[in-house]
Amino acid sequence: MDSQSTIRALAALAQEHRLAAFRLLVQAGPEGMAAGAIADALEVPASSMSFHLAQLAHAGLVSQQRRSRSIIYAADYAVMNALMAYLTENCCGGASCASDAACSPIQSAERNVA
Amino acid sequence: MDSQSTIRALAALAQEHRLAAFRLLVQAGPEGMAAGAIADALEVPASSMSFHLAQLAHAGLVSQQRRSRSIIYAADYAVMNALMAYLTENCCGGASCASDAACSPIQSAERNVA
DNA sequence: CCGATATTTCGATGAATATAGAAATATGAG
DNA sequence: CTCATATTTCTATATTCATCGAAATATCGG
Repeated sequence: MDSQSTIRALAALAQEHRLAAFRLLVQAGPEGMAAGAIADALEVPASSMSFHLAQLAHAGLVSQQRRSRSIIYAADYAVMNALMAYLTENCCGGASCASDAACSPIQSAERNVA
Repeated sequence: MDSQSTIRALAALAQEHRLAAFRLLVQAGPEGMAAGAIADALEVPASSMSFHLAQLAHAGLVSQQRRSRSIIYAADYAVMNALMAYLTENCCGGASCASDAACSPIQSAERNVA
């Protein structure tokens, strides 16, 4: 994952309706959801939702697949995991930051925000 | 972590110079770096970098601390981990998506992008 | 083919964001 | 107190983004 595609993915998620749509798809699982169902659930006009779904797809965060008259969207977890990996890459310059329990992407977020 | 703070964090990272600065701080570790050093490393004017660092700080992704004439910035890993947790929350509706090896935030990104 | 359904593309408008020089603020040294 | 250093705030401009109705495209049933 390079800088440009990372920015595209982050920008895609940094918007109210797109973040909501993505989370909805994450919860929907591999089955996915039709574009119309997503628009209905989030109470966003179809044309607006289409605009946002296109950006999520362009960023690779969701896949689209036509099924009859509907287009089914589904979350792609791999891209999001790649995102996280890119952000924490070469953490602490490779030094032993495990002592601080800071670099591990697995730990829960309990540290104080200074 | 709620929707608004998540969007703020994602938007903060979705910009070339801010993403580069954050990654630089992640690699710098707990020691952090002075604002001027970051601006020099990324070849961005000081006033522009200050604008970007303020946004990262407002999103909680970095902390700032004055040390003599310098202001030292350091990455806060907890917020980023909280970010990832929020995105994958209630994945697959809680069903057994482990069979698909899709929901785990730990796995490496090797699945095909459909 | 024709009508109904599902979704996308187009187009215009208003809002938010990035940029960088100049001026202002804060700290330390002599 | 004064000068030098480090960073931020101010200000203006150019670019990008979100919105949503209307029209266009694609698919299915009869």
